[in-house]
Formats: sequence, structure tokens, C-alpha cells
Amino acid sequence: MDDVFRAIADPTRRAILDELVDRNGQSLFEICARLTMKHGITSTRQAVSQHLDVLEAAGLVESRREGRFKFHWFNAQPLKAIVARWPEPRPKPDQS
Amino acid sequence: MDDVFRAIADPTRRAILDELVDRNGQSLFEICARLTMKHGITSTRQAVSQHLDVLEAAGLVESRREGRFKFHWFNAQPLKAIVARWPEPRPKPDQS
DNA sequence: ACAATAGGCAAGCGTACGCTTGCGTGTCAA
DNA sequence: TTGACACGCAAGCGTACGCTTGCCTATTGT
Repeated sequence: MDDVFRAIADPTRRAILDELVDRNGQSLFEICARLTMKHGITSTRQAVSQHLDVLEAAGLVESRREGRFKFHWFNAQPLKAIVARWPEPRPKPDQS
Repeated sequence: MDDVFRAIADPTRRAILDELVDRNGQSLFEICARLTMKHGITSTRQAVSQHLDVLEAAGLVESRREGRFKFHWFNAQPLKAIVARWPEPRPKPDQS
């Protein structure tokens, strides 16, 4: 659970999730290309690969190796626990 | 929006939100006491104060000064945009 | 076979972050 | 008035994080 919060703390990783939602099952190179094209992120392939490792450790991304490609899929389930954690408390009283 | 992700990335700040949900409108000292009692967090008052600044910058906490006390209230609204950001994409195909 | 492609591993670097420490400010009570 | 209490400000420190660089492995195509 801690890993999920850490994973979505970085803007580049959030952009990766955005791109996987837009097109699921991308390879590492596809993700790199989309990050530079659509988000202006010029990070190296290794940097993106490390981000994907963090996302995968958080359960937000699943991957599968096929030949020389490694495809990545988004998994939204860990995010749902975030909002469920903090229910609405008694509201703040107005100053009077 | 970026501030929200950064704010909930830290476990101490998440514990602060937990305590504010449990009892809304606490002062800084109350929060410090609860963190040590219920979470084993021994951070200084200044550390907790800085955490509250981050939470307030993210819109997750509102505060009001009354006399020599500063009371804090939780605001869950910024959290709702998180789950709404990443809708469920086409699912990952099973290997066959 | 051999070159090109897709990706992995590990070390190093700079910065940001969480935290402490020391001191200052304002409020309340005796 | 004076001391105690609740909190703020700012500088410094150590660590973790994001990123690069260099080199290596494996798969594909010609």
C-alpha cells in the first residue's frame, strides 16, 4: 500500500499511467516515445524502465516478456483503496 | 493537483490525515500527541507543523488560528480527483 | 553469421525531502 | 507583570530519489 502512494508521487510515473490508459499493453520503447511526444519528457529509456519497476512493485502495472519486447498493462485496482481510506469526517464549523 | 500527490506520499502525513478523520479540528499539540501514542511517530512539533503546511498547500487540510491555538480540519475533496483520473482501460489479455 | 533491435544491470551524481536545532513571537493565567 | 504555553521562522544535515552513463544479454532479421 505504501508503494502505491510512492509510485503515484512522481509526475513522470503518472504520465506513464496516463499513456497506458490511452493505449494498454505498450512496450518500453512505445512508452518512451509517447512520453517525449505528448508530455515533453526526455528521460532515458533506463529512467522509464526504472519508473515501470516502481509502478510494477506497487501493483499498478503488470508486464509480460514476449520475445525481445516487454509489454505493460495498467491495473487501476490499487488506486481504489486510496479514496476508501479517508472517509468524510465531521465538517469544519464556520466561524461565527 | 501535483501537491496532492506529493502530500499523501509521506506516511507521517497520511497518519495525520487518519487522525483528523478520527477527530476533526485538532490543534498542533493534539496531533503530535496522537502521532506518538497511536502511531509511534516521535517527530518534533516543528516536523509535524511542516507536514501540516504541505497538507494545507495541497488543500487537504484547512486551519484556523484561535488565540494561541491553531486548529486543523481535514478536506477529502482533492482526493476524489485521483481515482477519477485513471479510468479502467482495455484489460490485459490472458496468455494462451 | 552478424548486425540491429529491445531491454537489463549497476555504479555514480545532484537535488529534493524530512527532520532537527536554535531562537523569536504572540497569547493566557497567576 | 511575569512566567508558561502554543506556535512560527530559518538554517543546517543526512538520506532517499530520479536520472544518467557505460556496459552486457537476448532476440530478430537478412
